[in-house]
Amino acid sequence: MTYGKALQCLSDPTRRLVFEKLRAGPQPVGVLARGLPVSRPAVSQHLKVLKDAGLVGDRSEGVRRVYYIDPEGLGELRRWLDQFWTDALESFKNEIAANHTAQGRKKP
Amino acid sequence: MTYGKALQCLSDPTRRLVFEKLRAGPQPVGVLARGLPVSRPAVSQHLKVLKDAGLVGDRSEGVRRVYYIDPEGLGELRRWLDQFWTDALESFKNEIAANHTAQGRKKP
DNA sequence: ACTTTCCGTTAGTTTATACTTACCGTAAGT
DNA sequence: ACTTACGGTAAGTATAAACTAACGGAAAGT
Repeated sequence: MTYGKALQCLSDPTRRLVFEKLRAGPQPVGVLARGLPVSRPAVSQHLKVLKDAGLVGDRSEGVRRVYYIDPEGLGELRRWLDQFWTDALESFKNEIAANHTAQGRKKP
Repeated sequence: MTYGKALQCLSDPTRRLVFEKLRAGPQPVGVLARGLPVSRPAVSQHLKVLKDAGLVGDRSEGVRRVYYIDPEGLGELRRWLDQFWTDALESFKNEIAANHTAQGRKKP
């Protein structure tokens, strides 16, 4: 049920900006905050939420703390979405079929 | 940029419940609301948001309105996540390597 | 025509959360 | 030891959004 936290986590636009910035590779907080429309403490809070959702990990490197994307949470989200995907396609086929027969049975 | 709306949409637990209920196939609002911990108007509002995000579609069937999963929005979300997935894996490999060298250079 | 059923919409309230400012701890340089 | 850079935490505020209750409107049966 971790995908719930991951989804809620990625629902925030600013948090997505931080997360997408990490695609370029591991980066310290200051670099991540640079260029974002919010303050550095805000970025720290976002990173805490991201870490709590299993989407990022962190490593201490001297005086600075480097964050990186954790494939764990992302994988769980992907699996959930994939399972959803197949069911959705099948459901959609049934929908098309039902629509057909429904149109046919309408006011005979 | 529609995946943003889809993510924000799926961040709500109740909305996910409604959405997951649709995996069983197209269903009218009353059936969807049955068993959920919220009122029927709440479900209607959730369905509106889901539809606005391109995650569901609806069809009028007599006096009732049948909702179904729309693969459109789900596909866009999946593509975004997939693109993310590949980048994240590569970034993670770099992270491992960086961690190795960092550990090696630590306080020689 | 009247009633019933099903559903969307509005108004209003309450709760959650994203943000800033200020403060404190920690690691490295001088 | 002192200073500086970096970053997490606390307190407080403001905005968003999820929910209920009440209303309105359309389709089908009697």
